[in-house]
Amino acid sequence: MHEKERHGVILSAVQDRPVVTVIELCSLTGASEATIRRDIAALHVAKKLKRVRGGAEALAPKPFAGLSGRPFSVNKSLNIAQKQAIARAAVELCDDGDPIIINGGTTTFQMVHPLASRRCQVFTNSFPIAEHLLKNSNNTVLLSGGIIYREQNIVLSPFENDVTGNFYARRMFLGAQGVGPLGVMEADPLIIQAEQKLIGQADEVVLLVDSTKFENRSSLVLCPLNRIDVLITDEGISDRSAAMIEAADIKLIVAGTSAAKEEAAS
Amino acid sequence: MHEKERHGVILSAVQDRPVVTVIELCSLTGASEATIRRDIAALHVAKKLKRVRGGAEALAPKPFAGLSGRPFSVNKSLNIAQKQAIARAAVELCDDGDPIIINGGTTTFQMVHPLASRRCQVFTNSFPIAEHLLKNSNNTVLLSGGIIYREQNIVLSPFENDVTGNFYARRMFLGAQGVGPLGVMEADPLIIQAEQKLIGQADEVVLLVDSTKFENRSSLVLCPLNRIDVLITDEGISDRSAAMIEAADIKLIVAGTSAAKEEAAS
DNA sequence: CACAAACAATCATAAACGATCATTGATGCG
DNA sequence: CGCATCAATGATCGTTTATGATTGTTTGTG
Repeated sequence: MHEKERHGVILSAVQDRPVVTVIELCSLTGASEATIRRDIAALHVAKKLKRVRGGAEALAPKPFAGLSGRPFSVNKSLNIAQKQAIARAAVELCDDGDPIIINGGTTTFQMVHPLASRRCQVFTNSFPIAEHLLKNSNNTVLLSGGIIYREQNIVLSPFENDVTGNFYARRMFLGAQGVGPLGVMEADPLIIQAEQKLIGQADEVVLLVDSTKFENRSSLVLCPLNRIDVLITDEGISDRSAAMIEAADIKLIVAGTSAAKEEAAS
Repeated sequence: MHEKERHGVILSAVQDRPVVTVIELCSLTGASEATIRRDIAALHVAKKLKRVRGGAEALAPKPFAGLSGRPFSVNKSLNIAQKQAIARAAVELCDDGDPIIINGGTTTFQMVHPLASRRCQVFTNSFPIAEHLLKNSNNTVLLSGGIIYREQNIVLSPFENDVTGNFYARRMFLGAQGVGPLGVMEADPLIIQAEQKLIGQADEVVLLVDSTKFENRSSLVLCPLNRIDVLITDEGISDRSAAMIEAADIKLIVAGTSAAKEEAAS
């Protein structure tokens, strides 16, 4: 990844959160701490952000937590590095120009940062994702129409005839509440409804879940495992879970945070 | 491949992506690194692109521009007091619970402030309006689906079957570039397209224009005057324009700014 | 004060670069 | 036709630059 791209990713991440640590930016960019520090220093003298101990913060912190604040903030502190590594691996599947669908969620939201240096056609039902990509990237952004649900931060149409059916993508990315032998599970019926509108609009369905999700259970099943083509998780996945994924004929990608690149080569 | 062709390819690639590496351009053109470097150097002195280590980048890459800022900031400083008075008068037409449609625009955007204390169902095609209402009010917000156009800050679907047809409101509010005997005029074809999708989805069409708009002319006519039910403007409206509005059987509301009265006197 | 995290400084490595030279192909001239 | 010339390109080599690892220092924190 080149300097300019990293700078884009860093600025994107800084916009997202009041303060971003050097470690987080490492897992987001794949670069070393030294490089990230140098980048932050450069962006600091360029007055693009403020350098603080531990990382960087936005120049003009948003006064209102408002939209992107609440439902995310609780979840965000947990497993941030893993989620970002997973999100980066997901974006690496995409080429410039690809049409992709990103379903709303905290893990999928992290894709916006590596996407900052891309030029894809992104269809999403997530207002925060659309907002962030608009403000911090040059991707083409398409948004589904309908009511904006504040809790879930998604846009959902109660009608059949929305634009969703007109967009067909190469890949669809989605998160989940849990993954088990029964399939992909979610906690909220609204999210199920939103996801089911989008599944089927892409050649390949890519599931983004950190390894803790293999222990979760939920009452609502979104779809069986065989509906998933690719699953991206972190290094914490157990052998048993990995075997389950392989058995379902799903391509498994384990996203390493940074140091484990040689492992992946073997 | 000749020099000119390569230059075309390089410029095209640079436009498409924030940064293009020398290696990428090699595989793109079939030329060697040395040649590509020479090309980049030539295009650099010709001010066609910017040379950076590793490759080249666009000359004026839109610096990560905020969304709600750009197209508005130029317009916002003008006639702010009038626009706010007009917007306030428009919101006063609405009761809590009313379903209303707000078309994107600088004047209609001002409606978000008085709407902050309301509880309406707001359908809009304007991303900034939706964003602001979500963050600063408790209104129900519905957004049309489609591509988000950055320049106009509107969401527009190229398809017939979007959710717009499913929403029927009591009033629709829209601004305009100009108003004359021929009808309501706009400057941008995209805006025309967006507005025409919405007109007809409401019992009453309310036009918000400050008094200077009666002098403006534009090449694109949105609709004839008799399509408008209510027109809200400021005290600067001339008697002749007022007569024209009355003649078209439009209810005319003149929004007075208590503070702006002295300004007008000066 | 002790400890850990974050940082700055340094150095080795690999990539990118600039300059130079060789090759190719086209053109012009004897 | 043969030869010289020139422009454009590709290749090579030494130099510069960016990056990542290592080490020691600083800065918070309990």
